[in-house]
Amino acid sequence: MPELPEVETVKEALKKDLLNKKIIDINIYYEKIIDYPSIDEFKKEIKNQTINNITRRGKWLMFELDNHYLLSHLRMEGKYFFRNVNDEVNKHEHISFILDNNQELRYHDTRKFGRMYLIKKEQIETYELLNELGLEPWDNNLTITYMKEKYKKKTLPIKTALLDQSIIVGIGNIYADEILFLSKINPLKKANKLTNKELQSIIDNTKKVLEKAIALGGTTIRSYTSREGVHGRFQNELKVHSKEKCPNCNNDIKKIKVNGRGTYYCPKCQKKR
DNA sequence: AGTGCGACCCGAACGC
DNA sequence: TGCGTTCGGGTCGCAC
Repeated sequence: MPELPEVETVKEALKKDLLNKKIIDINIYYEKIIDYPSIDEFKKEIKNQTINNITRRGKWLMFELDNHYLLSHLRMEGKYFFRNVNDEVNKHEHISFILDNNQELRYHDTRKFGRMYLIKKEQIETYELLNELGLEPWDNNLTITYMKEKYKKKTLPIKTALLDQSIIVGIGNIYADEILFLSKINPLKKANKLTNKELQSIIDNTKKVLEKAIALGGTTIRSYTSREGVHGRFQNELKVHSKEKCPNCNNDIKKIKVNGRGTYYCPKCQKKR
């Protein structure tokens, strides 16, 4: 999916048009997007609720309704578009929220990986999907001590550990490469072998990379745009992901697979030890 | 308990 | 132009 900066960008864009709009009806064209509750309950419950606020937790979008939270995870390619009622439904538009202003909020997802949940407000505090999430990158509890504790039994590559949403939320495949490049850490180094200095560097660079990406509206690679017509500008800032030459030493960037994910790094600047 | 890998989907990019 | 293959900004479930 879009990573944290993209979700943040989408959230802010949606807030401009969606706050205080009421969902008067819903059309569901591909049912698997709705993971909980049943389709019938989802349809029945969401009707006539107003969108009071939109927030983000990790890569989750949270629409605060009257009685529920609508949780939406965009996974790889989920997007939201506004359309007029009666506009033709695109083949990749799977859910349509009909609003009280003659507009529809359409959920578009080419690969159909995204998921939605409608959770009662009184249950949101204990909802496991959210409770299993780790710290936001800017949480004051994100310290070397915290990282050491979480990584102490992890023998997997640091690149893989950075993608673990139960430790730090919001980092995806691209920003993980960028964070490791700035921290001068080899993506294959085992998470439990990192020094205090390296852990601090990861913490600092995580904030730095994500903050800058948010400021620039995220990254656009291939098909992803945060909203129709909104293209992130962070792709101009990428140092290593999808690059061929290292901006520090001009060495060739190496592309490998780590846990099945395309991973870019500079063998010279990011030595294993 | 921690790790590795296939599955879920589809279209774009690539190789021939 | 056409056809087959590979790949991907994410996460879950299963086997070991």
